[in-house]
Amino acid sequence: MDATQGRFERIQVAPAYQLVAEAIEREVVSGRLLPGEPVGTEAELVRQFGVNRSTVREGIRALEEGGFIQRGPDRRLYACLPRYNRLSSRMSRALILHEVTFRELFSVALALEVASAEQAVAHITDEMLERLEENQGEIEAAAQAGDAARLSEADSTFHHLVAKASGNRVLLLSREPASLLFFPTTELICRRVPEGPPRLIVAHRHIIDALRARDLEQARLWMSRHLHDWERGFARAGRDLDEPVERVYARSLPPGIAV
Amino acid sequence: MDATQGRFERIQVAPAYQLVAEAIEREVVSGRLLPGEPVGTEAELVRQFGVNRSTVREGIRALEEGGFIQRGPDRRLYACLPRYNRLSSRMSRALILHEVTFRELFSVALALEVASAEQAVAHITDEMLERLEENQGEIEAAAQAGDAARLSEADSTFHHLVAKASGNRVLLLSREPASLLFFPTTELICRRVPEGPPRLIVAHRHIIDALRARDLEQARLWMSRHLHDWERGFARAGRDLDEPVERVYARSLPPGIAV
DNA sequence: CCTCTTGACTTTGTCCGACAAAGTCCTAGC
DNA sequence: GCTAGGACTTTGTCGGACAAAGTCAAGAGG
Repeated sequence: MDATQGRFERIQVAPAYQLVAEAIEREVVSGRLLPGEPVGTEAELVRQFGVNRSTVREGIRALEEGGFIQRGPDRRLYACLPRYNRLSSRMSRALILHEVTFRELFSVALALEVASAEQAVAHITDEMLERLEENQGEIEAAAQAGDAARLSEADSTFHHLVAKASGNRVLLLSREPASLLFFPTTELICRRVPEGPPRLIVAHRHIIDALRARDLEQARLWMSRHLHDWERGFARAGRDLDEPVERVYARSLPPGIAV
Repeated sequence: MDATQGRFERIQVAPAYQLVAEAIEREVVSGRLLPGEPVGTEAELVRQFGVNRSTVREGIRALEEGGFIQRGPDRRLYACLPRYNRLSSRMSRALILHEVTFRELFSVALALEVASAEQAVAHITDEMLERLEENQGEIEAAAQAGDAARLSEADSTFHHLVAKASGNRVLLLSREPASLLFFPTTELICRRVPEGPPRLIVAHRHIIDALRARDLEQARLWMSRHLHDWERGFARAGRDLDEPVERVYARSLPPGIAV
């Protein structure tokens, strides 16, 4: 089947649906289509691209999955920037599939949470401090009520807020995949280990105070302690750090895309 | 339009193409469909799901984009696990779109590369040491030849290898998005800063030696120095840490999916 | 006997037309 | 003025159709 000689490059014709997807993606990426702006109806796209509606729809599916466009409540298509959490949840799922262990999660969480705390010291604003205080209130209330799920949720939020306070979006993104799998275990620990919640509250308190005082050393120290508390609690809850993150998580992941 | 009372949940009917995609995704995720196995032809899927081919195709597009299935060279569909680098490249692109700065990248790279070195000390194998030595040879050859592109490429590989040597897949994954944007700048630096390559070679040498000697302190120290060398080199190359990662990168990213 | 061509068959990419369900918008009646 | 319809739009789905490209096996020619 080879030509007599390899004189010519193989001619590549990308499928039309891919060209459609790429064209729209370019509009979004280049900023000509701003997030929130309507992309247009399928009929319009059919007219503009001069292809069949089926073809347009296939392109739309790919873009949708890629997070470049979204359906509004009215089912219409709107441009949007690929959301972090969407990508993060995919990453988390990949981690589950590869059966990573809690030890692996822990090591990374430790490195990234401490880095978050360090950078938050330098960049935190009064508004973020305020939100951390609110969060602390929520956590104390949840602990008081003995609501482990709510406490765990708020704990996740706490760490997200600290990362956000760092002003480093790369950090915020990088920590997300591991965090999505790591922090939900707080619920489990708080259920089984009575001294979990009070220790958590104390640690958060110290972290917030350190951030307010711009005390790098304390922030680093208490975030590290807080994570090591988790490690101890995880063991006391009868779990093994070397056990793989179960598939069960796959179902209860974030409220992103179904499955 | 509201019902008289909010007694019932709104009934949600997911579109058929989504159900198709989810069903196939479940097969892959659950391991019933192993990576590399054929998913079946569109006609077969039409029969199995009892929906129209257009519907199946829309579902396929989404899965394809999600990385759960892939077209073989024969255009047929084969299952596959979402590859890290595919997700990573999407993440990297998201970072570009959000116009993160090199300073943000640097902070995260510092934290994660040092963590990689630390954990590699505990887990490195002779085989990985061997591969690092090979890589070192490649880098020295590239430097000798004055080939900045090749050198930069090999430098990326070096850091990837160290992360791999850590035995921590979460770490390997978490560092990828930032790395994809961060390390290519090495080329730029090496072009402009003559003392760049020799310093890089010395640092890598010390890191490899520290890993071989299982010397945690030295590994940490030299990885940190190496990264700070980058920082200095970046400035000496006339670039500003606070400038956003340009869109230009979006084109020359990894050889993943075309933008 | 082996190689090469050819032609039937399969599969994908694309198109056309159609229709029901659900959302939107305008209008007429109270 | 507000509400209930009704017309129109848009999406989701279906059925069928055909060209291009790949696969495979049988037959022609050495």
